[in-house]
Amino acid sequence: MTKETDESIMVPAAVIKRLPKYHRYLEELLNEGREKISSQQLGEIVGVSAPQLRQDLNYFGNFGQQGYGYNVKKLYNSLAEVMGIQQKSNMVLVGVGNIGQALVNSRDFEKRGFYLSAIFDTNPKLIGLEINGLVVKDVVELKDYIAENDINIGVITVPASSAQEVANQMIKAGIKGIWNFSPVDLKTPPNIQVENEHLTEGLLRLSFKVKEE
Amino acid sequence: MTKETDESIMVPAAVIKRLPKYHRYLEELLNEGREKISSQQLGEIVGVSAPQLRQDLNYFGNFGQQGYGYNVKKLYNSLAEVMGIQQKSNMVLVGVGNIGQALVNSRDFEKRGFYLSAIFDTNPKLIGLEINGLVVKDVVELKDYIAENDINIGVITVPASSAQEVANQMIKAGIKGIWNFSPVDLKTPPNIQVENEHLTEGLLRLSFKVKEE
DNA sequence: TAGATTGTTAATCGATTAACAATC
DNA sequence: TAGATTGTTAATCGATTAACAATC
Repeated sequence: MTKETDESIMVPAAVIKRLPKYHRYLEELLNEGREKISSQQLGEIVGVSAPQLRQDLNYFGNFGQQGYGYNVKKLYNSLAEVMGIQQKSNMVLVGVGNIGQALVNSRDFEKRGFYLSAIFDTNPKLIGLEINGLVVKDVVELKDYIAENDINIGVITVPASSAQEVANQMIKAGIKGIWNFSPVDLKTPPNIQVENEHLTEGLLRLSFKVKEE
Repeated sequence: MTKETDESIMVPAAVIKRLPKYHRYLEELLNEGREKISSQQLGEIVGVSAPQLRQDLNYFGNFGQQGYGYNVKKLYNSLAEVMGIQQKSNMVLVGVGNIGQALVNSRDFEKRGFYLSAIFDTNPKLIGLEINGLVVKDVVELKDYIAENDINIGVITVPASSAQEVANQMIKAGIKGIWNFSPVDLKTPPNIQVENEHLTEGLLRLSFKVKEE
């Protein structure tokens, strides 16, 4: 038994955090028609050191070529695959309040392959309403909908008080990941992935930094 | 000349990131009527180790008492002061689109002392419109408004293509911090603080983690 | 006073950077 | 081939954890 018990070496959280940024800048470069780039150059653009960039990339494969650098298109596609952008994934959203509606209306993520399949709320005044092509469903239908429609990501945009309950239902119905906008740290089993958007925390950090100056 | 050139030791970014979370959980404890808590107990609730919590807090002062622990109310207030929540601060928001409107409507941050003073857009259809008590102003008035109204934080919720330009204007007018929702890394002088809410990056990280499972 | 728990120094761990051999 | 730049190992740096003396 070698030490290769796991399929792959665990990727540090710090590396995962940087991946979307690499992807975003590569997209820009691609749109500018750039063909090749060195770790030195890309690092400067993104704001990381060249060795760090190479280290990060090499967690996922050898995307470069000695003496040449990286092919922008190839690297962009490789990162997209690493992040699971290639295969489209379906999401549900619960909580059609301010942020919920903003997400439903913008649907910025659809061009990245994340489709909003259905939206839910408990408010009778909202249920039945159509927002940007989606009819608000009653949250009592949530579990069945997830189970029957190949949904793997749930978006939570409800008030803090009901976020955990919504998460529980999503998990029971078989969701794999939760994109959480409620100012709550959800309790979830280890096989469920959670990404928090705690907006107010961002503002408090900003305030601290401004004050510190 | 001692090594105490700086007023205080630089606080690591990792510590700053955790502060709002401490604050949030202390608020909960306060609401539950909790009077005292040990670093051990608070650490468990927040999800950090007890020594780490003590280390973090001691960047800002000695808030505890040996043999006793921390007084919840006192610690809560101390952290609020550290983060600059005590003195109220005024903000402007530019970009009354989906997320912009959501922020204007919710104004969750007002109970933390962050007041939205004015909102701006370039769209003639939006200018003059009233949203949750605030009339949308023309962005040409932005600079003068900031300069004349003791504004120290600017919120950017415009499309990526105009984010840098808006930031430039804010900075010229004397803003201290930028809360940026545009998927762009703003170029700013070192005395300007920036906090990014790159929502799509969060979704991509989530996708990666789901795929990795 | 004895027990508890902080504040703080020292040890460990992990992540970043430097260096360079491999190789296109 | 010579020059360039990757992939990767080793060195450094910073952040977390352990340990314990200080003290309430």
